[in-house]
Amino acid sequence: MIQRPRGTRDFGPAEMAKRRKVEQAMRDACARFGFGEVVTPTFEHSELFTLRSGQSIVDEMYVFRDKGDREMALRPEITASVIRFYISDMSMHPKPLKLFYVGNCFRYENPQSGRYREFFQLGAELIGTKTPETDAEVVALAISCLRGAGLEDFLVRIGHIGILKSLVRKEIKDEVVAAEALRMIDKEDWDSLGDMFDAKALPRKLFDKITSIADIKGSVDELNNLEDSEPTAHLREIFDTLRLYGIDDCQVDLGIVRGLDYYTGMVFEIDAPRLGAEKQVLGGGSYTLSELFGGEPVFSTGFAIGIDRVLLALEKERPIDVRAPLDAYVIPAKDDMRKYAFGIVARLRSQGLKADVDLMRRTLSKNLKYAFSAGARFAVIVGKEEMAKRSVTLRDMKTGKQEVVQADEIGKTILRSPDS
RNA sequence: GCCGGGGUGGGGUAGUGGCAUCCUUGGGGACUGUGGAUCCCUUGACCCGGGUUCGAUUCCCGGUCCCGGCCCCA
Repeated sequence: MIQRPRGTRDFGPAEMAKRRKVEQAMRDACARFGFGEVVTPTFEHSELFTLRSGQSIVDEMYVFRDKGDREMALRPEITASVIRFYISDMSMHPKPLKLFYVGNCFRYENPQSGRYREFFQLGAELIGTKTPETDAEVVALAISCLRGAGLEDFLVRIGHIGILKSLVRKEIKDEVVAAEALRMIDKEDWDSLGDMFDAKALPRKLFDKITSIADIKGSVDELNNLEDSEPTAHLREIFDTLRLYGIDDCQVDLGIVRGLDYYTGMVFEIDAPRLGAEKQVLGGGSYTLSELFGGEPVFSTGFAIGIDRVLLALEKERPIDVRAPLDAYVIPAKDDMRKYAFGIVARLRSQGLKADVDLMRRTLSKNLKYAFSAGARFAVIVGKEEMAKRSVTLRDMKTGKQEVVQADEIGKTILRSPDS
């Protein structure tokens, strides 16, 4: 037997009902914020991703040569594709440009809880502006997606890369050393940074300042411990705008430094504390396209949500309930009622109900059992006596209550019942 | 890449160096139209490869996959 590849999953109908429900809630949030959906290819020239994220990521990508000897990669993320799409076809669109996407991504990693080799992301990019209210808008959308999905327990942390970046560039004149220092900060490798400070005889005071800034976490008032600068003012404005949106439980976290050569300003992460080691469900920030592909600077802010982790976090809070897979299951009581049953099920379907009918010529008893296990809300029993009066017996599978209704009224009766 | 714990029918399990247990699910039948029952029949499993052995599902080694963690996380 051929096994499913490591780190991939099959999703059955019950699971997909939950996934689609959650995904749809997040799409709705994007639409409410005026974002339009885009779809980009599942594979791209691998260069697209190495340009954005560096050569080192090749190890963790699914890279292959196609029959034309082009080096391709299954997308490890979708932002790069959206940027490519924007530059090639949408750069003349009115700004701001609001785009979102949903899709599968691939990374060659070791699977564990909330980490798969094929996983699903929903993300949004707001292109063409860099105001604090732009960043706030994106954070607000991120929160709306999670709230819309039903998630309650999560923590939003917002930082600003410019604070550490400008400090290092200002205080360390040697550009090579400064870049090296930033790389270590990016990895949060404080030991190596300290060693380098010793080796290069850089001031200990600066090292302490860097680590203390990276340590700033908590309410927005923590910013008062820093000297005012453009980045701190920007951060404050983001928090102010979020408050106007009714969002006041975000934290400042200047320790968010990952992706330093990519992000340029505000960065943010959202964790679901109930998850284990892999508790980050969302990450994002602002960046400039020009630094990736050259050309005119275009400012953007975006984020990506790990849909799989949102699902996991949701189910740790409470079961995800979905609509019954079937509204009605039509059962002929006897064989000579079968033909009549098809007319009934066809009418129910044309009324937009999820309706099914016995295809296995089973007995009434076995059909009732099937209707129950198939999750039907109602059994529509078609019998001789009812048929004579152009009616059916409608059985509520939850309560067991039955009533005789006119054939024309079945759909209406079901739609009137609770849970419709 | 590394570490730990696991793989017995579709799901859940028992167990053993020699016939693989039970429950559930699936399919069929009986039962004159409510039996979502009951009874009967039936499909279906020891992850893969090598070793030890007369004989391995069981013991040993390797692999693979799953679960969790480290590293990493664009």
